[in-house]
Amino acid sequence: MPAQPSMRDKILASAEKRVRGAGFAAMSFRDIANDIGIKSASVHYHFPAKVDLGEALIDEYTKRFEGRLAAISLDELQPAIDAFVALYREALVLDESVCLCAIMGAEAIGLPKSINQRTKAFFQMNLLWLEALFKRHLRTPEPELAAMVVAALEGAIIVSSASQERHIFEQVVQAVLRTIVSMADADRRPSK
Amino acid sequence: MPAQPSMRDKILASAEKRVRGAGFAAMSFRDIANDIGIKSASVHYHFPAKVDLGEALIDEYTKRFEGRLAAISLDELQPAIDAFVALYREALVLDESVCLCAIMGAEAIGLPKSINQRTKAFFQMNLLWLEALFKRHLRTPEPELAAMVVAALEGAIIVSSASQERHIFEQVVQAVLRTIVSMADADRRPSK
DNA sequence: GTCTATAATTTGATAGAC
DNA sequence: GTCTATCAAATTATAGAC
Repeated sequence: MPAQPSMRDKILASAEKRVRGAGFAAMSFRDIANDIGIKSASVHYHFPAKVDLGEALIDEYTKRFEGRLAAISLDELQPAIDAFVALYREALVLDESVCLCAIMGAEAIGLPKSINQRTKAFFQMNLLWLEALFKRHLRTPEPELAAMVVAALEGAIIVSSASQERHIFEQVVQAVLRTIVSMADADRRPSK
Repeated sequence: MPAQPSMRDKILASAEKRVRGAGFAAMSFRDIANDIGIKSASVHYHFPAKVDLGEALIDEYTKRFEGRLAAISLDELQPAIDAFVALYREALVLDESVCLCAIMGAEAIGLPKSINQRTKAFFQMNLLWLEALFKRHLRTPEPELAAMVVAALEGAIIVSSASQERHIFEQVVQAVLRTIVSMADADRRPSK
């Protein structure tokens, strides 16, 4: 997003905040228009239908997340995992809301297929990134571990946000980190 | 729920299904009325405002879950965890939707405080049950492990449901079970 | 308890002026 | 691109008959 955000960017920013706070169904064109000081008809100029806005929302969110993941070096396990966790923490703490795709995923049955495909792609991207990392550093890089990390972090954001208890998120992070470390240790000292 | 479900029960059943599929915001009195063959005004007789329905929904859901938890024996670790996991699997597979409190938690910012308090209480109940179980069977029963199990299962339901890939849920379960088992093993053989 | 009827508001979306 | 104006539909909720 440039220094002078375009109207399209402003719309997306407002929409993202509202969806991540209350869900896609609860977000309205008028709310967004009010947020940024235009009329709802102008929002329709940029995104003809609500589904168009939803698709663009996930596309931008995924692209942004992808860029952050690509910036993390896979050379060392511990710093890479820390950086990954930090992305999720940021969603909870900085943005004070849940992951866009977690809430879109929870609402999935009520949403169009084009939205669901993109939501799925976001999770897939996260899983593949973790699997690549584990493949590089663990002797037995099971996909189960990657799935657990993503699920635990997504769930932790929701439970923590709903309970307004940030320490729950940090507890989950601690448990996840320990699990990964113990896997790495088991590799280093194959006791069996 | 008795053999002859009351109209109140029918309303709650329809509402639960719709909320767990598309979210609280997307659920309407008319949809529920159509589901069970009455008029929306009659739904208002049982639940004057939407927030009343939402509160009753979580109350019943939590009570039902509490009953299921109470029926699980804490005497042995492995069967107890399996039964706990089965409750979550049931939400995904049998009901084909996410946990009521996961989606209510994700929508939290847009929902009234009375709803959020109840959502929080549901998670708290789950955490306390797990902590009691671990306290009984592990030498070092950290609350972090309980938090991770709840977060991982809640997250697994969402990712799995959104991706329409049930195996993701089972992968997460496998990883969670292994983590718990390895904790128990570490207790039995304190290598350090 | 359930209905009809309806009020009051919100919402997604479009037409057309500027 | 943004506006005014407007539409059609949906939504929460209430009043009152039966």
